[in-house]
Amino acid sequence: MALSRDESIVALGRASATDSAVDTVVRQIRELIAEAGLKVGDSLPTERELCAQFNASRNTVREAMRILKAYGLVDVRPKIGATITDNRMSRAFELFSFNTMEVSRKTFQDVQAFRDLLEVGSVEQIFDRLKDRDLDDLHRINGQLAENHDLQEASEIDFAFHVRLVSILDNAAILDVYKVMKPIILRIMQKGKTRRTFKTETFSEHEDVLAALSARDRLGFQYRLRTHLMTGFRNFNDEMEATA
Amino acid sequence: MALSRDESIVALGRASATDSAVDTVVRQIRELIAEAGLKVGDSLPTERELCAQFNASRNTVREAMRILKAYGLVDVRPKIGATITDNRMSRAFELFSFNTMEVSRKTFQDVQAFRDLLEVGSVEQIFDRLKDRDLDDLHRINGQLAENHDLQEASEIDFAFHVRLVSILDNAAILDVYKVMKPIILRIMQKGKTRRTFKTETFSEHEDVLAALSARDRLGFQYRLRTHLMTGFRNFNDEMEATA
DNA sequence: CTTAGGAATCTTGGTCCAACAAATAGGCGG
DNA sequence: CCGCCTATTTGTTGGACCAAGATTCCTAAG
Repeated sequence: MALSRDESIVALGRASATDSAVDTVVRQIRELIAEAGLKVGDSLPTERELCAQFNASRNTVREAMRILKAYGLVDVRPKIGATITDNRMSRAFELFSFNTMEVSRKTFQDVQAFRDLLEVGSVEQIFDRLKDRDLDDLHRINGQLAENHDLQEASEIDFAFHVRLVSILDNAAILDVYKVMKPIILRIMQKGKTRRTFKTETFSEHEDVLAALSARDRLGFQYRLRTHLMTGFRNFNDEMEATA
Repeated sequence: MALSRDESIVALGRASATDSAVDTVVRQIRELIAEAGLKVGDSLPTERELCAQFNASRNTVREAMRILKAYGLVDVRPKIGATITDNRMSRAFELFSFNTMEVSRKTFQDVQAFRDLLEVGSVEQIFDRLKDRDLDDLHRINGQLAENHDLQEASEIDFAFHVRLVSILDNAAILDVYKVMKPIILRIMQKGKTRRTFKTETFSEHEDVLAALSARDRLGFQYRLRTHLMTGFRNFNDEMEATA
């Protein structure tokens, strides 16, 4: 299988032999931001100044700015110029809003396996760090699930429950990754479910997980959480086949 | 403070009164993909054909393509043209590799804990999927570690070894995350080590892990891999304190 | 006659330039 | 204080050239 070209070079900001002029300018602008210590809200030089500074044509600079805009790092407005922003998280979510291309089934499977690894696999660390406050929050969030919500709201609460669970790990890297996968996870949660499903099945599955958590029952926690995750994904798979 | 303009219009593909020409072309290309039912691997028309089709200048089309490239939806190669891809997941994770700013000690700890979870925690799935070919590759990669390399090369090989290990899971999402963490992992690997350390200690620790893997010894695998990871991080911590 | 090799040509993305349009910040005058 | 004007800046266009991969076509060997 032929791998697609590694475009992440741009993202990682390292110089490369295969750098195009646009890639170079992207890197130079990022270096400029870093060296000048520019923060969110600060302004970048005008396009023409960047042209002169980096010895590139205006089109090249503009294409570089398009990339930075797409990554949610700058916000360009006519006459105002470019200012530093940080919309990376919302950009990450938007990536999957493209109705253009359906997210592949393999992607869903991978994400679900990832969730299993993160949530079920981290049982030792979760129990090590578990505080009463965590249990209170989780109960409170799950309580909202029993109220009346539409499908979108219910899945958001379901997601919030799992985020809160993962947050027990107190690991920013893991939490960020989990949040980035949110759009995919939401779709997994919604497929094959009704408002009623969330209020009854999902709610009680969560309660079972919390009971095991409260009782410091590691095996029970793992079993119930894994079962819960598999149940959701089974619904998802049924729906995928039905619509296929 | 003024809110930044809502660029997500582009992502959601709805026409808007404030659409720029580039936004319009992005939407048109997306509609083209949807209507023509183009799948991953299919080719898009050439830039010049898109110009004629959408009645836009070439620069405008190019800026639109830059956006689609940044979103990981198309892959453009000179003389070949643009082909449909779907690297949205890895793009989403890459968004957060823009953290060139100084990495805090907490970040290193989090990443190391993440690695432990990914590599040690996935033992069941690894053993389920393990093929002879995986072991061959791992031995070959580790063999390179025994050769003479400078610190940078050695850490790259060390990283390649762990990537190959994780790749056994056949999970693109996990692999993407692991690759995004590469810069940080490399720094963890390099701290407190010498060229000699890689050739001797790291090499033999890897060999121990592979021996357990070959013997299908799950507990031994977990123990040795975890020990290996902790050893590396202990070096890292010592160095951090020494330089602090 | 067939065909493999290579040379000439065509195509295509990458870059640059110049010009104009549109929008607005900031100054000027009332 | 308010409204108009202008200079500046981004947005867009069309055209040009380049480098290199793809294609075509010719040639020469078999």
